[in-house]
Amino acid sequence: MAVTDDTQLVSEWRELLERHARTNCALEHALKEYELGVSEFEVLEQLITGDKQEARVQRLAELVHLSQSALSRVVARLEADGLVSRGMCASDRRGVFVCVTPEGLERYEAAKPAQRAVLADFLG
Amino acid sequence: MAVTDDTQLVSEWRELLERHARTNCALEHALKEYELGVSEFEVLEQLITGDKQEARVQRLAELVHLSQSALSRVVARLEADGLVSRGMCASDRRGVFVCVTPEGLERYEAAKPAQRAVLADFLG
DNA sequence: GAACTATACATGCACTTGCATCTAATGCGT
DNA sequence: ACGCATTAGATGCAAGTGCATGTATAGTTC
Repeated sequence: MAVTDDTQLVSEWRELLERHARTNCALEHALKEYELGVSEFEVLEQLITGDKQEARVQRLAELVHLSQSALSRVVARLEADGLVSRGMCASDRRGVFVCVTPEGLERYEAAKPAQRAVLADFLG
Repeated sequence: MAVTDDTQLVSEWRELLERHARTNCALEHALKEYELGVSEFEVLEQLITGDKQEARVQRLAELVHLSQSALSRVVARLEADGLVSRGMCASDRRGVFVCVTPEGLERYEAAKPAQRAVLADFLG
């Protein structure tokens, strides 16, 4: 029946919203201790757990669900903080390779336990 | 084992992020047709499906997972659009009752099918 | 190889959000 | 009744985001 499906969908969506909001908010506060935003952490994680510890801006944008412009700025902030470096791509000089620096790896590893603790608290 | 739990948690979180991002983005675009933002729609829905078609600002803030200040501005936008009205609360003159207007109800009902369609597409 | 289209990333701008704070009203203790 | 902490909501401000656009490079067609 249509009505039942409707309320079912809505409550599923609300639950998703609630889990997202609570977890995201808690992550924000937890990561603030390490001077990292949620997006910054996600980008570092994608870079570090990726195959080559480097990636193109556009690829990162897809992975962390941000627009290309937003990701460009996240990378700019991370670079200003010395956590990643931007290098040009030899094969395609329009492209930019984003690489984690040792400081970036260090900061990520420092923050990771707190991030995981929040996930453990709010999920599962 | 710690490692297994960790990757389990992380993939659960990523899945939640992906579902949220995709659905939210689709909702934004769908609701734009009706000149409504996602937050505006949620506030209208909470007001309309609530018991009394009116609510205090703070209560709405909890319901839609926004800060009190953000919700105050959502209500201001809705009021400027003629979709809700703000009335003072007789028993506690600090409080504000937010009420849906006929236009608000109309706009909500107009947008609802599109919103539900997005939910059906991206959830369940 | 010159002109045109498409792609990768950066940036100006508008908008939404949260935090800190402000104002007004309430309640509590004396 | 008076002061003082508390609460409801509004607002200044800084930060992050998306859209539209800009700039540079790549590829494509003739």
